[in-house]
Amino acid sequence: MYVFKLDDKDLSILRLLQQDAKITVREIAARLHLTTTPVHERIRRMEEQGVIKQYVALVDHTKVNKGLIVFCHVSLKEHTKQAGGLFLDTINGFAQITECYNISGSFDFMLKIVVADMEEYHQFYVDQLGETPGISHMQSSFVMGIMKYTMQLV
Amino acid sequence: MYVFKLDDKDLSILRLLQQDAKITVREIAARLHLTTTPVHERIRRMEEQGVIKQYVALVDHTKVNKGLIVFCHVSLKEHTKQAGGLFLDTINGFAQITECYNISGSFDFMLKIVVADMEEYHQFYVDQLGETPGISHMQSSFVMGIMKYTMQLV
DNA sequence: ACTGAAAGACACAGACT
DNA sequence: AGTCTGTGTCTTTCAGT
Repeated sequence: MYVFKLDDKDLSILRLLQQDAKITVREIAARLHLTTTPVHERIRRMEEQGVIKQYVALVDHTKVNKGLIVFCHVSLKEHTKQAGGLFLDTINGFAQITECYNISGSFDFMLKIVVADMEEYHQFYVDQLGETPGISHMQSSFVMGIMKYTMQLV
Repeated sequence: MYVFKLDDKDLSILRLLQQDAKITVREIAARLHLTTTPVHERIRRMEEQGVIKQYVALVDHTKVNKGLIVFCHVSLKEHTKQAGGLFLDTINGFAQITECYNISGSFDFMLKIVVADMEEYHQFYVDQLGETPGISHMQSSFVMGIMKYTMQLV
């Protein structure tokens, strides 16, 4: 593991890019009282080091017929590498599962699942998720409202 | 509520932008066997309709000294509008809380909390979150691994 | 590490089919 | 709804401080 030395200017650039990936290098430079070259070089370095992982467009789930978000806690029967690996391979094949975390507590994993509606979730739950080998028990929490959602880590 | 008619071309554009917001309009056009103008126009429309909410840079939390992610389930004492509003106002002021969902089940809210380490989480838990008015009980789940994470909804 | 200038690529708008 | 063409702006590189 490598230590990344991010100074105040790097952090300022990150803050701006986390809010709006389309901001121009010129604009960032202007706000930091710099020219484009150092800003460009700092961004390039952070991309290369993996500090900036990806640039993405965030889509409104309600406007692409994905109105229902469900958090599903999952416990496995066995906790061997093999059982876990098999579970994760299956998970990765499901486009409805957008996030999967290995968590502490009485469950092993927490999944974020994005579907059109309750009917689609039921289908998915019974036919796909429920058929996944190795699952001991599951518990679904339905999202009734998103009160805060930001990608801003720094 | 308005119905958004997204055709296959719109969805193809969305798929590309969700993977890489920096892709050029020219590149998208080439892949869809179109010229830049219709692609540009479709993107503009989806931005205006709010289908595309935002363009953001995704930052690696481990590389900006935010190594610990915690999901915290929260129950409130009262379920009045006022108590909820007060809670959410407080939540919004905490930069460590990046996501907050109103959920079904035995808890009222689920929070995603991003901090440097367990020490910072403990401080935050005791001094900030624990002092938030109206909370009945809380339960923290620590993230031990991120097995899947994508912004790809369509 | 930064500035300033300059080339090439790009977004974006207009006239047209 | 799309193509083609042009203009201004942007990214990106390079010589210089």
